[in-house]
Amino acid sequence: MSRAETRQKVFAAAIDLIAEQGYSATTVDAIAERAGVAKGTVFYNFGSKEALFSALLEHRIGYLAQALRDSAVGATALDALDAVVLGQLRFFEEYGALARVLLAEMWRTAWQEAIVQLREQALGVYADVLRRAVAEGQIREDLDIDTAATAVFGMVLTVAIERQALYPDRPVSEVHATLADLLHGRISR
Amino acid sequence: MSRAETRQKVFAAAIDLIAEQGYSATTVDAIAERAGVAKGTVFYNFGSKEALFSALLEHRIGYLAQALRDSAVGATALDALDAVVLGQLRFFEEYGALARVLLAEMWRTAWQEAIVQLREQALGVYADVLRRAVAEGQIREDLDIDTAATAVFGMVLTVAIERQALYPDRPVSEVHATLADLLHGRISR
DNA sequence: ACTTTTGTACTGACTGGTCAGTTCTAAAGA
DNA sequence: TCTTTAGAACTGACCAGTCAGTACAAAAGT
Repeated sequence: MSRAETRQKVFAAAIDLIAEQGYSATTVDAIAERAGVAKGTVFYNFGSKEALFSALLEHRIGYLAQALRDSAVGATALDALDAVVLGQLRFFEEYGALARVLLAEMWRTAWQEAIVQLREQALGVYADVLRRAVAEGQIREDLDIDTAATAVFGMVLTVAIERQALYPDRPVSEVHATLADLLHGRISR
Repeated sequence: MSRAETRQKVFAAAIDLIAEQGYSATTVDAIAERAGVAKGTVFYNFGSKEALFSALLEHRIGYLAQALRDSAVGATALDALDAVVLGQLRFFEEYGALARVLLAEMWRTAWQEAIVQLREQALGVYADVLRRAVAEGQIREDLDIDTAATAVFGMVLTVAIERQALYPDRPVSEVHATLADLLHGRISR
């Protein structure tokens, strides 16, 4: 088995367990067991529990950012905004455990590097789309773009987790429609 | 010192430490030390670390729900919605540690009772306001009210934490204005 | 062909420390 | 008197990290 395969197996086991129990409640023994690997292998590959989690976060955040970038297309900037929201919902439908880990650990000072990466790369996609909307004249110039980007990201993250936890059978498209309505002010009509 | 006072001191110490480090990384010894209380006192008052945290969550969620209910006033339902958002921002300005704990532990199955309470009481205020808006004809009848309530709550929660962590000097009113713009669709104009 | 060496990936028992929870005595308050 | 708190010593389970050793393959030496 190649080193890369081992690392992927450990990542998969770790993200599931940490999503369920949180970082410090999750033991390296449990991660190793779920990954089908000896405990020593985890330390051989990552050096420490903390380094394992850092590497895991950075890897998955890179994935998320890529998925959002790939979604950010549309005739108008507001179409692109909808598309990014849908892309985020779809991503977390597949990687639901990451959503819970992000929510729980996103503001912990321990993982600063990963958080910076999240803000620059993932939130950056929202900020770019909002800036494009300003350039196209679809959005007021004085909107606080960083706050708005965080707001939309947090909104989608929360709803994605709620859907996964409470209504796993509801189609993503329905949830997306509700969020699009909220964002476009189509509620008040 | 009365028992109630002791409990409040322990609550205050616990919420701060748990917000910083997470539940399982926080030791009872540390809580007792920060509270200026003997370790035995914590167990005398709460019985266990878990019971302490349950009581803490329920107490604070009750507070939050009360604050939201008190805010939910306005000539129109949409005014009331804005007011609740502002109320939530203000509450988390004062109880910022709770915001981070809620975000981190909200979807953990371990604290089901508290989570049910949060959904019924706090999210319920948003749902009520949205239902009132439907009754007043300000909102489309087919909007998914539960999802929308969760979305707004999660949005405000995320932004409140970001503000506290990154821009503590920014006035709440500015953040509120941005969120109100988003919710009323005043972005596209 | 054959042995020996080198490097890489992995193993799992073991260690040293940590922490929730207990148990005691003594004291302070109401 | 009855309740509450302080403080300290203790237990036993649990856990991150270590380390000596295994397995195996690909050079390197002869």
